[in-house]
Amino acid sequence: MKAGLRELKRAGFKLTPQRRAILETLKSSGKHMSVEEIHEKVKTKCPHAGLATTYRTLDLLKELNLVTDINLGEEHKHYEWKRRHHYHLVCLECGDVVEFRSNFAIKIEKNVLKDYDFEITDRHVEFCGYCSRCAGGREG
Amino acid sequence: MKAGLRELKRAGFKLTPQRRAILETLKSSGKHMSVEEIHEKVKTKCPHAGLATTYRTLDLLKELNLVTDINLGEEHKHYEWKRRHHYHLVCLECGDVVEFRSNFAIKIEKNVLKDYDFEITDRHVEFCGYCSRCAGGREG
DNA sequence: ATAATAAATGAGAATAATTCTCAACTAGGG
DNA sequence: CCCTAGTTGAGAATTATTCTCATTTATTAT
Repeated sequence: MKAGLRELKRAGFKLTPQRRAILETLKSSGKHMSVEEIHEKVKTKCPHAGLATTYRTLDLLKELNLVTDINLGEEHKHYEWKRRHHYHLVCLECGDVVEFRSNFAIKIEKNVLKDYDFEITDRHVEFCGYCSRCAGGREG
Repeated sequence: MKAGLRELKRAGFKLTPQRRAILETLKSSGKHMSVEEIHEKVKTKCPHAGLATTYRTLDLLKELNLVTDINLGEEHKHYEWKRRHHYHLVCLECGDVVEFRSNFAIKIEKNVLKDYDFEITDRHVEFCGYCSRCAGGREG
C-alpha cells in the first residue's frame, strides 16, 4: 500500500476517495500548494468534494506528520508533502519560492538535540530576501 | 535618537505616541508577543489606542525591517523585535517556545548566498518537536 | 455478499483575525 | 502658531478557517 494511505490506515482512519485524492494531489504535485489550489485539483476527481473536507484532511495529514504547512508572506496557508531537510527561500520582490538544501541543516539539528535536548519532528524554515534577478535591480 | 524611532523618522513617518508605545513595548519586552498582548500593553500608555493602529504600526515596523513575525502553531500572529541569528524551538506538547542560536546558522546563510545567489534579509526558523521535559513522557 | 455502525462528508452558517473606510485629529515644517 | 499631509479610532467589511448536523459511506463481522 502506498505511503500515506498506509499511515492513515494504520492510525485507524478510513480511506475515502476524498482523502486519497487530496493525498495524491499533494504528493504528485511535488511543490507547495494553497488550500484552494488543492481543492480545485481534488474537484476534478471528486466533483462534489467540499472545501471543509480539504481543510479537515490537511489537518489530519499534518497530525500524522505527512505534510508540512509553510507560511509564504502573510496570505493563506500553503501545504506540501513532507521531505527531509528541505527549506525555502522566498523572494520579497518577485514572490518566487526556491527550495534549498544545506549540509549545515543537519548539523544545526544535531546542535539542537545536543545543546537543548530538544527532539525535532517538524521544521519551518523560510529565509526571505532577494533572489539573484531581483537583487540586481535594487541597488544599481 | 533611539533605535527604531530613528528609522521611522528617516523614512519620513511621524513619531506619534502610539508608534512610540508600540515600538517601546516590543523592544523592552524582549520576547515575542501577540497583537492583542501588544495592544493591551499599549493601552496602559495610550488608553484610546485602537487595535487597527497596532496592526498598522506592526506592518510598518516589519516593512522597515525592525520587527519579525513568527508563526507558533496555527493561531494568531506573534511579533518580536528583530535580533540576529535568533531562532525558535516550539514544543508541540507544552507549547513552550525556546530561543536558540547555532554557529551553523551563519554557515547556512553563507551557503545560501554563495550557492543560490540569494540575499537574506529576514528569517523565519521554527523547529517543532518535543522539549526535554515533554519528550520523556512520550515514550516511557 | 449484506447488514450494522461508527466515522466521514457537504453545505452553509459561524467565528475570528485582519483589513478597510472615512471623518476627525495631530505632528512637524515653515 | 498655522497648515497640511499623514495618522488615528471606531466600527463595518472581508476572508480564511472551523463548526454543525443531517446524510452518506467505508469497513468489519455475519
